Parts: sequence; structure tokens; C-alpha cells
Amino acid sequence: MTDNPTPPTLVEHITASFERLTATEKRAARALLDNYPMAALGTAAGFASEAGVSAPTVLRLVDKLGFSGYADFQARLREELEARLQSPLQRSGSGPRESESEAHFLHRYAAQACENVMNTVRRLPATEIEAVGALLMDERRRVYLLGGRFSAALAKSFHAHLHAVRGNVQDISGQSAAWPEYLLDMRSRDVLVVFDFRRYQKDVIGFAEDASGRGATVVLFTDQWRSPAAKVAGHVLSARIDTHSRWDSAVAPLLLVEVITALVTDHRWDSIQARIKQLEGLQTQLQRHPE
Amino acid sequence: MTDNPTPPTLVEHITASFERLTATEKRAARALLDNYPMAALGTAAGFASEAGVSAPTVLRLVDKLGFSGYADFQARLREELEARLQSPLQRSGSGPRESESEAHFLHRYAAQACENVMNTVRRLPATEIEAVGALLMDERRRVYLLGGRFSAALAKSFHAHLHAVRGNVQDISGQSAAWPEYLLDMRSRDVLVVFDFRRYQKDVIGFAEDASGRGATVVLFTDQWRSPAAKVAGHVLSARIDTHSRWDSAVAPLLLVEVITALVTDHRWDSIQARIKQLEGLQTQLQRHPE
DNA sequence: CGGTATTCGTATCAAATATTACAGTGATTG
DNA sequence: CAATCACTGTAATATTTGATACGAATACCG
Repeated sequence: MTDNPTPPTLVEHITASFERLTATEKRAARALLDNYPMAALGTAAGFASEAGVSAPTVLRLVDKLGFSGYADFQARLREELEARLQSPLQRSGSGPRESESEAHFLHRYAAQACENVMNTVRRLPATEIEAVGALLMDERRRVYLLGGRFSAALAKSFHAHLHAVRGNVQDISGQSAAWPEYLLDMRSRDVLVVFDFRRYQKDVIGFAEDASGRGATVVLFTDQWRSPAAKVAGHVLSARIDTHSRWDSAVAPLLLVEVITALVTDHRWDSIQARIKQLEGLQTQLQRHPE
Repeated sequence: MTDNPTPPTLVEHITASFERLTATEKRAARALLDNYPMAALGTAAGFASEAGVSAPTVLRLVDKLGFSGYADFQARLREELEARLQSPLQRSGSGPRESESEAHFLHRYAAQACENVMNTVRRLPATEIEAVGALLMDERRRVYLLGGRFSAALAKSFHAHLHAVRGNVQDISGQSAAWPEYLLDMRSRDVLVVFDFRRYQKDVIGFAEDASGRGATVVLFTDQWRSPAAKVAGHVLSARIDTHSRWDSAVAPLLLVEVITALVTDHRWDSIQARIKQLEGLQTQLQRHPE
């Protein structure tokens, strides 16, 4: 064993050695990381079956990690667990030496995303979220969803969930040829949810303007710099999209979508429950896997 | 075993039964309470010697507590430990005396999402992300994206970005009728990216298995409980999806998608730049609004 | 003071578990 | 296309561990 001055945690050690592992060993390692450290506190065979591998694979894994046996491995596991339980909850898992610039891209990205989320919700009036939620709960209003080239995925996610809890929801992203028809059908009670982020798409903005002109209520998801469509929007939900990458992040926008979905779902859950049960019944092929 | 409406914790159970114990049994019980639950996570003999009693005493203790054996006792112990490990990562960071229950749903949801993100990236070997990135950079490999009912939005987002930086990317979500054809075309260099989350979809899993059988490399995005498709996946990226809502959160999974997108994009940026410029040129009619 | 009952540890046994050997399988390379 | 190599599960083995019977020790009661 190497005697580092600051011994790495087991999680770090595993992730560091990860590439040296074989495919099946990785599966076992991942199972452990996924529910650490519980997965390995029982017997090796139990751990193995839970990970979907054989016991010897688990044994080979702990051997590769440098332990002299499964017992040794578990001892180390419990040792760390004890330390973690005693100090209430500080840096659970990762060390303090994690210098900002040294951290892997993955971690920097994640930190940035969390900042985006926090900055987004902090600046967002709760009443705005609730107002949009209330709007979408109203089944008398037809709901149209529209996203741009990249934000169409957000519209799609929103549509999948909204459609599960209420009717009269349509995702019209992309089908710009059919837009005029939708426009014709639009009544003043209806709601158009628009996703428009940096590099704001002219056609999307134009459609929002037209819909607004016909009396529809426009709900706009955009970034902190605000799409021009904000001018005709009844509600604007702006989210942070900063990244260390060349693309913008949709994490914070997605969070807003999910929150509103949750609000709409949880409110009047009783009347929705039946619909979902029924819907799940129709999807018997989506069953959970037996064991 | 016991089906109490409000199951008492083990600690409560022990203190309640404390008086019924004999002197040395009490010594063992105290040892456990003193550093709970670590003391009993090892072998019964280890626990005994640590408590200064003999192994049979420990066995008699767990018997008196109503367990059917030491294994049963440990199972319960781990069960509680798991619950305890999952919760205590809350009030980390933000609001002063912002009471947990008082905070608006929006903020609670955001905090949970950030936890999900952090817990996801912490447990994810950086090499795994990079391996997937490397796979997708290889333009000789055709890439197929497949998501389920709700996760199709992730596939769509991934597709939009991947397709912007390379060719031979197809999103085949939903079009299950056409799957056999795609299967026929699949070569052993090809990559199938599967999104499969809780309520794992049988048809998606089946397709992943078939693709794997035909030699394709399967990359699986799933949750911490892992889709059965993990068995045939060459790479598994599991993300946390916990929420305070009735739906699962796709925030952490989206983050992983974005990180990989960033890696693929940033790597070999030069060769990609031309493609993007060209692509943007073709979309001049969709472009930025004057203002 | 003697007898009895409870308690506790030692020794033993049986069951569960880790470990190792081995062979089948698939992938890789020449 | 053959041959080799690496990988992984099955099965056999060795070891550990939980469980139990028994006897020594102590406290308690008559």
C-alpha cells in the first residue's frame, strides 16, 4: 500500500482506479458508488448479486483496489463511515484539497450549474411561478408549447409531463409549416408556452407575437438577457444559462419546468390521479423489471 | 418483521428493552449505543470483544431484542443507516434561518436538485465521462439515441447538440416500429445511447439488448437504481433523480448530457468550428432579431 | 450455611462466507 | 482464420462466523 500523506477516500480511490478495471468490475464498482457504502456492508455475495455480477468478480475488484481481502476492505469501509458519521455533515466524501482550478471539468461544470440554479430561483418571484402554475392547471385553457432548435427538448419534456396530467396540450415545436393553423384555432383563453434562449429565433418570436395578438396568454421561458418575445409575454421566467462550455446550459430552465410540473401535478392531485392510473394501465409494456 | 404503524428506531427499541437485559448484555448494548451503529456492523465476535463481553452474550442480546439472528439484526441496522445517510445533506449553505418547512417549494426543489447534481458528479468517475465523450467524438461510429416516454426529451436535447458537431447521429426515440430496421443497420462500431429511468421501459431495454447482441456499444443514462439495461451497457452513467414531487427530476441527467456535449464539442474544436459556422450560415433566416 | 437459579464464558458444531481453481467464452492479434 | 489472451462465471474448497450446549461462577433465597 502506498502511504500518502493525505490518504484518499475510498470513493476517490475507486474513481481513480476506475479505468484499470475490467468491464464487469466496473459494473460492480459503479453499483457501490451508486449506493455507497451500503452496497458493500453485507456479504460479498450479496453485493455481487445486487450489482449483477458474480462473487469472484467482487473479490477480484477489492483485490485490485489493493486490499488483502474482503474483510480488510469492509474494515476500511466502516472506518470511513464512522468518521463521516461523527462529524455531522461536512464535505461528505470529497476532500478539502479539491482546488478550484484543479477540479475536473465535470465538477466545475456541476458547480456552475448549481450556481445557475440558485441564482435563478433566488431572483424569481415565487408568485410568478405560482401564477404560471395556476394558468396551466386550468383545463379550460388549451396549452401550446413551442421551443426553438435546442430548447425544443424542454418543450418536449414539459409536454410529456403536462399531457400526463391534463388534456389539451400540444407541442408544436418544429412544425413551423403548421403554425398558421394553430394560430387560427387560438382563442383568448389559451396559453402559449414559449422557450426562447440566446440566439433568439425570429420565427418563434414572431409566432409569440401573433399569438399574443390573437389574445392568447404567452408564458416565456428565456435566459437572463431575455428574448424579445418578453414584450408580448404575460409571464416571463428567466433562468441562468452560464457554462464553461461553448453551449448554454438548460439545467436551470429545466428546473423551472419541473417545478411548475410539480405544482400543477400536486395541486388537485385527486382529480389527476385517476388519469395517471388509467394512463399507466394502458402502458403495461412499461413494467418494472421483476427483481 | 414487525409491522408497526410507526416503527420505532432501533435505538429507541434498545433503550426501551434496556431494563430487561442482564448486566453484561447491558454492557454490550451500551457499547452499541455509544458508537452507533458502527460497533455492530462487523462480526458478532468483533462487536463482543469491543464491548468487552463474549460473542454468545451478543447473540443472546440480539435474540432478546426480537431478531431471528445476527444477520437479521445487521440487516435492520444497515437499513436505518441508509435512511440516515440519505437525508442529512440539507441545510448546506444558503439561507440564514430559513426554516426548511417555511421555504417556498421552489427553493426546496432547487436545493434538492443541486444535491442531486453534486451527488451525481461526486460518484461518477471522470474517466467514465471521458470514455463516453471519446466514443462519441469518433465520427466513424454511427450514433443512435433512444429515450423512453419522458426521457426522450433528453435524447432530443443530446441529438440537437451532437448533430450540430458531427454527422451520423439519429434520434430513434418513439419510432418503435422502425427499430428493427435500425437494428439491421447496426454495425459493431456503432454506439447506442439509451436513456432509461425508473419505471424502466421494457421495449427500450429489449432494444438495448438486441443492439448489444449485434455488437454495438451501449451507453446507458439511468438513475441510481440502474435500469436492467446496465447489464449490456458498456458505459453506465447514473444520475440522481430525487425530488419532493411526484415526478422524477431530469436535472442531473441533463447535466451529464451537457457535460459530454461540451467535451465532444471542445475537443477538436477546430474541425468542428467549420461545421457549425456553415450550419449557422444555413439558418440565416432564423437568426437574431435586429434590435 | 446450603441450595438453587440465573448468568456468562469456553468449547464445539454447523452454516454461511470468502477464496481459489478451472473451464468456457469472447475478443484481439498475427 | 487460427491462436492466444483476457475476462468472467461455475464449482469446489478452506476459512470464518454465527449459533449452541455445557459447565463454572456468582448472586440470591430458604
